Amino acid sequence: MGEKSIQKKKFILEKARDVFIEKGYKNVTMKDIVEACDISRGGLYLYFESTAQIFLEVLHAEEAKGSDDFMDHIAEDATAADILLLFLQEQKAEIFRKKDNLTVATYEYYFENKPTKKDNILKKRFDSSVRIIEKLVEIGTENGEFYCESPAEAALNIMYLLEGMKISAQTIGLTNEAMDRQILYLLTMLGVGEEEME
Amino acid sequence: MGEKSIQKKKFILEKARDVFIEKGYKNVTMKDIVEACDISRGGLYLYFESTAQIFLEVLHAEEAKGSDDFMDHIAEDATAADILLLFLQEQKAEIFRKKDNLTVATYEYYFENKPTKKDNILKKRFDSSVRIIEKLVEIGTENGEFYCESPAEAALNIMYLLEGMKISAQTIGLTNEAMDRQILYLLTMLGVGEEEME
Amino acid sequence: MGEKSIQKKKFILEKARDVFIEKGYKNVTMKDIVEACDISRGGLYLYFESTAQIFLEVLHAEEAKGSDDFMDHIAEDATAADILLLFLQEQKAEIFRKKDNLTVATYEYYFENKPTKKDNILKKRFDSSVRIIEKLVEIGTENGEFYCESPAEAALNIMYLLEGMKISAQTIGLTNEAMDRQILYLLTMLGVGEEEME
Amino acid sequence: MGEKSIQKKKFILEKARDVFIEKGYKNVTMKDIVEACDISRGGLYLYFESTAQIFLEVLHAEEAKGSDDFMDHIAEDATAADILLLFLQEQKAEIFRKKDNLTVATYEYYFENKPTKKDNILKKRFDSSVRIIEKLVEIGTENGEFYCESPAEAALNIMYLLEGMKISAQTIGLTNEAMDRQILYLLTMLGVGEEEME
DNA sequence: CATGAATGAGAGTTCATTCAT
DNA sequence: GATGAATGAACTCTCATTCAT
Repeated sequence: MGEKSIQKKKFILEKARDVFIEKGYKNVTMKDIVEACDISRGGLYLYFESTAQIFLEVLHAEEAKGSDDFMDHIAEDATAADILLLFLQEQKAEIFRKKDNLTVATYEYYFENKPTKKDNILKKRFDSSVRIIEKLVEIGTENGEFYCESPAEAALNIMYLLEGMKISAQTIGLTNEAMDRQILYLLTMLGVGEEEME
Repeated sequence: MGEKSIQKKKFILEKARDVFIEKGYKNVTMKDIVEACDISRGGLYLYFESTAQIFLEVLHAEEAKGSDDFMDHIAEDATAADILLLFLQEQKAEIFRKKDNLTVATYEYYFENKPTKKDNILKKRFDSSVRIIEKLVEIGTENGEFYCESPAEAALNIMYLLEGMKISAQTIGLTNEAMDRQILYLLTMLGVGEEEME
Repeated sequence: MGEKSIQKKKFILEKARDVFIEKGYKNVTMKDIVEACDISRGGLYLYFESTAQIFLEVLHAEEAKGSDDFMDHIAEDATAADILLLFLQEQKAEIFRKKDNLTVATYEYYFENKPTKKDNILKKRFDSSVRIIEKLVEIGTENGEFYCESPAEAALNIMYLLEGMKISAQTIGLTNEAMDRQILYLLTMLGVGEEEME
Repeated sequence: MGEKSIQKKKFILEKARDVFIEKGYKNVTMKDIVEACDISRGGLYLYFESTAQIFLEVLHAEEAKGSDDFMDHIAEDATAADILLLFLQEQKAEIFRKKDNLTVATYEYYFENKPTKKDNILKKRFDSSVRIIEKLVEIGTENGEFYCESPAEAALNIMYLLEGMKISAQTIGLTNEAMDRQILYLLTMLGVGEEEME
């Protein structure tokens, strides 16, 4: 596959991404993508053979894009609490982002494709976040910012909580304030005094 | 609609429930249900006009069934912690139940139907659970079983956590042990001493 | 068939008539009629076996109703021109009647059922009108009201003209004024001086 | 849409035309047309989305075909009466044409689609004919061939008469002779002496 | 590589008609 | 007589997928 082909594939993936954001996963047909890309029906099949494959590649691209390695963007003098708060704010932003949200499509995809752990991007992303948080809590506990006896469980707890709010936002609704309160509650549980927040 | 019709409708809803459990929501066609019920194509339309309607009624029936009013089944001398644990165990059982699980179908349904709060069974169920937990935490705090400064937030926290584990079970996987550890963590956060559990 | 049955049949025909007026002939289903009558599906089949049969009987009933023998309602001292004008006004009223118009249904019915002349109510009605007009023109010509060399052709001419306006009203549109002018033109052709009209 | 597509569309319209002639408008299904064209079910939808659209295009094509501009085919030395007679003969031919008659389908179509005047081909055709006849009668009156005080009304009269005979041919029946007599009557009314005809 | 016409399977839906009660 | 549940044929419409150009 030449350079041109690679460009074309990228182009299709970008357009397809928009479609998945708009319609979720199951509602998307090859026709939808063909139309979004303004290419021929047969043309699409030269690059992809199903919406499943396209979606998976969209997800991979997303992954690559997203890994601007969170850890690297932290200020030198940031405390563990600062970083954790930053992480939570970022998650919140993602949850409330309207026009750039693959959440529904992703869930729909994994509802019918529960691949082995290795291929499961969702799981990889989840686990990676858990590790980051765990590390943060450990560090924070060591230097007295937090109080936590089990950083591993705390990290998982935070991630499941975030997952819960993410899915709630898509089904039963979630307000900005409700999420803020949960973030506050969570930090309080870690022993962060209110005077230390703002 | 006579008594017989009502029976038939119930029968269809039961069969349809099985189909939704097996295939989720979006994958189910009127034909699937017709075949599961072993009735004629036109026959189904005498009772329901779409899979959406059928699913909603399945959900309502589920609701009615489920409301064996949890509160009533509590032992006289049960402590708040006992009851909370009971509730969490029940949620765990539901999450790990293989052959009786409408979770995926329900999420799929609400992904494309985000009705007003009134119609949203998912939200009703969620809110009702929040209220129960909140009450438990309040009582437990009053009599010294728990330590909690904000029962309302704690209740929401528990419910979002459960939601997070529920969706995780369907996407990235969730082990029995992982859930147990989260339950333990949660109780610990409420200040329940380990000696008091087992 | 007992008295009660006859009443029921009449009832059905009345309701069915409304349906045909509203929807034409081809668009009407047995279901429509069943619903309009608020009887059971099977019940309708006890009396009629198809919409075609029902429509035909509606048409027969119409015929019976309509034959209040036009000729009898004429004033003693009415001139031929008076009577002809009366007839034309009546035809006009029928054409412009909105809520009581079986025209479309009737045409639709005869488009797919071109029965022998004997059964053709439309033809019977047409021929009967032709005879009446012919007689009128003859009488009018004899007593000098009209000038007409061929009353038979004139009568047919008038009837075809009316048919043309009737169908036009249902397809390309026909205004009240346009019809008035045609009536005027027609009388003029019969040599009725304008001073004699108003 | 390429040249080939245009050809295919034309082909479908031709076949569909035959179907409409044979079965009228309301009785025709997409399946009928698919079978007449010997194409696939889905194939037809590439070109048309409903029988209504197909019929309308058939009618438009008919219109285009029919506009061999009647006016142009008139002999140099033809009198107004000659031309009018020619027109009437042509109408008669159309009415009695068995195997090439869209009359019924057209009426059925306009029974359920009464679009604005602009889209109403039937009305356009009617009005255009009225104008032609009016002109003819005017000219004929000027040069003494006809006697007519109101060419506009006379033209309308002729057209409504033709409409009446057209619909009668499809419902109550119309003989060749009956139509001939009406044509004769009509010319007589315009003051054309019998010696001047045939 | 790329096109887009063509196919045919299959989902949704409606109705005339029957038949056990 | 009367009911209305049940059937199955028929129709509309959409898509994934192929293939000649």
